[in-house]
Amino acid sequence: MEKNIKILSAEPASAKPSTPPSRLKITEALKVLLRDKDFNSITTAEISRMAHVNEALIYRYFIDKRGLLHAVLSDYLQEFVANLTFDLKGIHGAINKIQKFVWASIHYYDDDRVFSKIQLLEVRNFPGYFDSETYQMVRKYAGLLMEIIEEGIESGDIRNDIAPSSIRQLILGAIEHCCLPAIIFDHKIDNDAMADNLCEILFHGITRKI
Amino acid sequence: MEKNIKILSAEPASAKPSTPPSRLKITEALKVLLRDKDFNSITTAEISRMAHVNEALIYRYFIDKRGLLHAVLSDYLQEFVANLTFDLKGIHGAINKIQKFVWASIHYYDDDRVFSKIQLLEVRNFPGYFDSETYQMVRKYAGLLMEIIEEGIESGDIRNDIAPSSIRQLILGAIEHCCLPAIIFDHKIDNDAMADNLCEILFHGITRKI
DNA sequence: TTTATTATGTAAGTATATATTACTTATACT
DNA sequence: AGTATAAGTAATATATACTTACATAATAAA
Repeated sequence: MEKNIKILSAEPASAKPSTPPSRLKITEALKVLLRDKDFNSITTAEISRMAHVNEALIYRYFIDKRGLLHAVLSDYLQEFVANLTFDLKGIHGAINKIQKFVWASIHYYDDDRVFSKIQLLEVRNFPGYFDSETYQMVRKYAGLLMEIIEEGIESGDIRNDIAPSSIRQLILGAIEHCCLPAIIFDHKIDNDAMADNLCEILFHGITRKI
Repeated sequence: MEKNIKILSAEPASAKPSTPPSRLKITEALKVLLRDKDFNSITTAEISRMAHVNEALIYRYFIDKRGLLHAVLSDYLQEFVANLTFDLKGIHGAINKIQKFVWASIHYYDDDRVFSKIQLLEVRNFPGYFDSETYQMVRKYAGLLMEIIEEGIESGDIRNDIAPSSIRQLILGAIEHCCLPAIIFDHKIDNDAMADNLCEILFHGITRKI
């Protein structure tokens, strides 16, 4: 009993000496392999070989192969949400914030294709994912957007006759689906153009006025 | 040689006696199993048991387990695209057509959850999918929408200062992402409300006018 | 220094799944 | 009847995720 308490208190949240080096080697190895192959085609043997680590170590640090994938995604999301939260600071008005939110999201998907592949292609087919800690990070990301929308409705910048959740889902879906072809067929994204196009439709609609 | 001709000509497109009964049993069995389990968790043994068919028959009629999944999805898409094409007939104006397109898409996702699960969750993690015949059906579906958008730009109903492909991607992504929670967490969709919300944003934007 | 603990390393093995093979039986056509 | 094709099957090959049981090295506590 006392042992457990000791272990926990021995890891201050500030410094992070807790992460074992082999654990890191494993996550990095999976990232490298995911650049060229899909998750299902990557074997645990391959991961351990690439990480210069014994195969059984994967199961010491992660529940299973999928748990490892979730852990990798979780790291990405943690960083993404932290950056995005910071980037939104100091921006005034819901419209400007949404513009930034859209641009930054596209930027992140464009910037790290391993992240985008995991997030958009690899995790959703696994039912357990939506009960996972990792998925809670996605909810946090979506929550950021929701707050902005509600702020916009409050201030009168955004119409109050549409459910905020509909607006949120439309934005998130639009971002993902706009990035998807580039991720699947592996070509570059014109970040500015895509964000502008998307926001223009979002803010003013597709119908021609007058 | 003559034999092949005979075989082909012996299958008039009207009647469809060509499909071997066991092949149909297999696809139906997979559909049933997909109601409760994800594709990865379903074994070929399970499929054959459910279909009352020998396991090896799966590999006679389909390339592999994934090929079977693609075949099932292909059937769904064939029907969906055919229905949608018909449903759009007689509707005047791009705006009305888009409204119908959105409503019908949501309806189809809501109506058959096996279809939606395959389409939105199960196939995208497999790289080969995007080279498959089945994916060409998806492109056909997206093509229908693209035609409407171009018609709308032509007629002046839709703004001509945004790339049509951006509009298409936004619409498709919005539809999918709005349906996704209901599919994942298995609850009903309010088809009318969702379509109206989505189209309202799409046509007029989220900013408050005046 | 001794002891305990934790991190790491490894070999061998299990269980389960996909897919193949080689072969048999039924059906349909000429 | 005879032939070709479709349908059916058992046995097996092969690969892979995951487990077990144990060994070693480093570190920290006593």
